Amino acid sequence: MSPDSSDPAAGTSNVTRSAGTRRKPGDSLAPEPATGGSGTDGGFDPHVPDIDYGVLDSLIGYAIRRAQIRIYEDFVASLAQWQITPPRFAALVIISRNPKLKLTELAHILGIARSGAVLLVDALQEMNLVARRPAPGDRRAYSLVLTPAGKRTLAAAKQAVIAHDAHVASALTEQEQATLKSLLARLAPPRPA
Amino acid sequence: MSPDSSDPAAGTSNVTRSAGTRRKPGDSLAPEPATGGSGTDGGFDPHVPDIDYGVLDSLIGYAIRRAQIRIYEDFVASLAQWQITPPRFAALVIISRNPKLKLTELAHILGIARSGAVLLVDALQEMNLVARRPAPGDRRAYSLVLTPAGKRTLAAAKQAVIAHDAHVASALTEQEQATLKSLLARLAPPRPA
DNA sequence: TATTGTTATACTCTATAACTATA
DNA sequence: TATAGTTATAGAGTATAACAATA
Repeated sequence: MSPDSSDPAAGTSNVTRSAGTRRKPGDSLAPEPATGGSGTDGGFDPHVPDIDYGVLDSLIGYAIRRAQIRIYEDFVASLAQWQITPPRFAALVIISRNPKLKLTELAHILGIARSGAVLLVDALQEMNLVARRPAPGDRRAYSLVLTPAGKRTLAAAKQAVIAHDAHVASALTEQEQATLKSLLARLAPPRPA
Repeated sequence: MSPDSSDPAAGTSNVTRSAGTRRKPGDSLAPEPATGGSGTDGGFDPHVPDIDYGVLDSLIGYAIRRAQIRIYEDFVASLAQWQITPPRFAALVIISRNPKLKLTELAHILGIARSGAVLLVDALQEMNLVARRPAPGDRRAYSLVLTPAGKRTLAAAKQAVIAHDAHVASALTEQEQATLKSLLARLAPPRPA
């Protein structure tokens, strides 16, 4: 599930794994600031001049995809100082609002595999934002909680996210924003399977 | 760039690389149909009962993310028979509508690195949908074109995508769909940098 | 026997850096 | 010197499968 991924933040947060810090093939040479510079520079520009986008321009799915890409970029930029990505932010919020949450439940809520939740929580724990407490009544499980630092960071990040969201929607009136959310919520009804 | 990725389609399209078809650690044992089954089964359910989503529920960015996830799932399911993912579909459309397109231009349009465009075109070429023609006037470059099979497949896939998009937006009236696209287009104005 | 958390492994996607052949 | 395409490599994210401890 969770086709989210949406992670250009890749090279942004090296917190999770320390992996191999090897170098490149030639290495020990000039950094070379990337010649062409296609999609590496500023931000994703959804519309290149003189290009015919065909059906893409008439698809709601494509419009949402483009919006999501730009919003994601802005989000990551806004929270870069804390190394908090969208999934990490979502995890922090969910943990803070739902006491005694277990790892498996978190995975279910976020729509990821349990193994993925382990890595996510590992990262947040290494950042000293989350802690695993023994779950009362079940010695297999943990209760996830925010550390004091986690609470402080979440409070600050939350303000940044709210500001980010306001920026993203700044071209819309209050009512338009409400309309947008309402329309989005009515999209993609679950498949009959 | 291109935080898109959005690829739950991971295990869906093995077309790109034939990689190693190895097995698992223990292997040679019962398949075990995944015990818990968090996000592996049906579709991503954005709202788990009895869970407090806090600020997430008030963010436009989160609403878009959720919509995008569900739409992505439906898209992949709709085009699974051709093994065409969103980026592949976008590439086919762009190539078909813009003659003599070069690989670097495609990369720029899609917002990915040139190296990524190479792999993408490699995959489409292996699927016999796209071909590299010598670019007139520049022996370094190629002109990307659709093969006859590519044209046929794109025509069919396009119908499927249009149907998919209609399904996704089926709960909205024509006017609501227009409103939605209009509002989305006004989101996330480029950053001052 | 089922479930919780964990680990090992594999795979996809994407990025950076360097190389080649042209320009 | 710069550009088009390519390749090698690294890294993030996610998934599946298996395991130990506990239920």
